Amino acid sequence: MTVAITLPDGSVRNFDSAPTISDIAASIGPGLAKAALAGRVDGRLVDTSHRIERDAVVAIVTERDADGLEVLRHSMAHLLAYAVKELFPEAQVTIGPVIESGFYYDFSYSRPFTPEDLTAIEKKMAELAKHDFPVSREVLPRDKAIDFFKSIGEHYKAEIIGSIPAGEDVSLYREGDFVDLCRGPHVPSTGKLKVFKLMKVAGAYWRGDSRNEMLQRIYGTAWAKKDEQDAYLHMLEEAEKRDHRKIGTQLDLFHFQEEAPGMVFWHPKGWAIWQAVEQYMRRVYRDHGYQEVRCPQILDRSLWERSGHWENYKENMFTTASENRDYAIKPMNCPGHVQIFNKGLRSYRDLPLRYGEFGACHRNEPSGALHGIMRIRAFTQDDGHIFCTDAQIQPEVAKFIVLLQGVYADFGFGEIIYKLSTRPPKRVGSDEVWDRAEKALSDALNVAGVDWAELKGEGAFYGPKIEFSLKDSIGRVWQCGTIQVDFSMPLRLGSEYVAEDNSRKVPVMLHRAIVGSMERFIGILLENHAGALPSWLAPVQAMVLNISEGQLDYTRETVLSLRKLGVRTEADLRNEKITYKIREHSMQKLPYLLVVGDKEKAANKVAVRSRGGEDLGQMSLAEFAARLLAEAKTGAAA
RNA sequence: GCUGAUGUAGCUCAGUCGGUAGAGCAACUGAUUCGUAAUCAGUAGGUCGCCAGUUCGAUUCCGGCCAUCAGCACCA
Repeated sequence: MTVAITLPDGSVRNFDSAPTISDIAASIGPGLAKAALAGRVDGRLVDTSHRIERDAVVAIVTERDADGLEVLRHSMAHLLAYAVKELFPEAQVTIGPVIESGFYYDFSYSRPFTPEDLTAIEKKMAELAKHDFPVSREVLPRDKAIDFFKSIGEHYKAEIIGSIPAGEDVSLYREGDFVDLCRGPHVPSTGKLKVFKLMKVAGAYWRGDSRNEMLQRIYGTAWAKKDEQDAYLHMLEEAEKRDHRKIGTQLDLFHFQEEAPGMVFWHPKGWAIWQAVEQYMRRVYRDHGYQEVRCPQILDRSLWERSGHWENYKENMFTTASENRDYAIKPMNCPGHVQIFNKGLRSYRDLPLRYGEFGACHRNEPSGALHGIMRIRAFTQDDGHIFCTDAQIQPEVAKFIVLLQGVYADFGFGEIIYKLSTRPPKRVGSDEVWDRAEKALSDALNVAGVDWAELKGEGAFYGPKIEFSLKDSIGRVWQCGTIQVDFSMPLRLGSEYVAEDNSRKVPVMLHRAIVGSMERFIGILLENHAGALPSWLAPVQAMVLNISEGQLDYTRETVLSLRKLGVRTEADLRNEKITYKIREHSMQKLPYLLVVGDKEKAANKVAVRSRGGEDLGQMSLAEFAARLLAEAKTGAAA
């Protein structure tokens, strides 16, 4: 028997008997044999010990391969579990997957692991890796595997295998004294596991359900090369400096205090950023067919009962009462907008009818969910609702996606993450209605030609939604924009319009937001720009600095003139050296510093220094204002 | 909400094995009048997160609570 192996470069090697991945690697060269972590057979990832019985296309996977790194990290998780079992034999293993930049493993143990434990575990891992234990694969029938794990006291593992269909075989991996259930593949021996670092311990619920026991999760990072890990750790350090909470304090933008958890105190400069964003978004409303409205902050509880929010979210709603009436502080704006739609008889000719609001909402978020200005209890949405017909859904959604992309580009965001969330278990409306809504959204995403993922069961109770997410400085993903199809609320709240045939019909409602929460969006904005906002968003666009007392009056006049030209500007008249002022305002990340000395005073100009430290020379005030205007964004005008 | 950690001056942090606290920067005052990332000197600033307990005495030890941070769960 001959087995023909086709390699990635197209060459074919013939073997007299079925070769393993290791055999193939060795036949190519000893260097590759040593570097081999796994193999890819007809596209399927396998161990180096995997034997190939028939002709196939084979690639040797090394640490240079993205799959190789994944195998490495997965084996790291096993090494971690091995070390924990050595040090804490009573601990039970559960699951240990690969994640971006590393791996984690969840353990059940009588107490939480401490930072000292972590150090000891890391040391033990290095020790076990050094032993270079071979990693071997065994296959057992499902029921035998269950019995085996029960016999060694690993009840969580037994439970996991129990959810695999009966009659199937499962694979186990053994290294030294440690055996774990795993699909694999894994590195051939623990000696390959060299570059790793345990990062943190945290609690995590068994099977991701808060009703279950809380396990102890250990996170680690792992890399093919030491310098890659160093670069990653350095990147993390740098990213932490861009944390919006730090920038908020450093640039005096906002603060929090204990009396108002999850609620922001906006300082003058932070509010100036807010205003820049809001004014921009107001132009977006105006230029894209939205009418801006404003609704009450609290509404009678009965309205929330009719809309369905009370039933679904009453635990997370703030309430208040007066004269024997119960109210809820609005957690969202849609029921208000429906009331405006309902006032008066609407015709099909009025549709699509678009309302927009900068709506302040309050939600009693769980304390553990709060995070800077990204996740708070009092926030403002750029909330819009489009009342339309069935036929108008798709064009409206498609138009919205284009508009959102334009807005995000104006704010400097390149990478948008698109997700479609479909029907949840707890919902209102018939399946037929959900089918239509989900199709409308997925079709619109396909028309937009973007990559998108489906989140099954993650939709709102009244309809499916597209989520548009952005990443913060350390790569955490935050939902910002959204568009949702709602066939339910207009019906529940009694909306209707007169159709062409003079019959009464219920409109479809699209809920949509571009920035989502103003607070979250500003937080992401700050992190993405590391606090150095583009001039059109900067709270202070230019600081005028006098060199000495001789220019005090000229400096004051300059500020007043620039303000008349629409420039957000301040003066620093302190009796300090110009170098001192420049250093200070550079650290405040101002886009422009305008230096005025005797020369500028005589010429009636300012000396312009840009944020990068570049000297742009002298300019008249009008020239400088024109420069700023050219840098402004006008609102994704189509 | 859950697990763990943290909370000291406006900011960043040190410190007290129980005897009511300190630095740098910022602020304020004075001197200096200076050309593109830190001029010098002085002054002032803190219920050591909050509430109880132990103690002659608590910022420090114990308990409870609040807030923040990391992760989980949640996110209309």
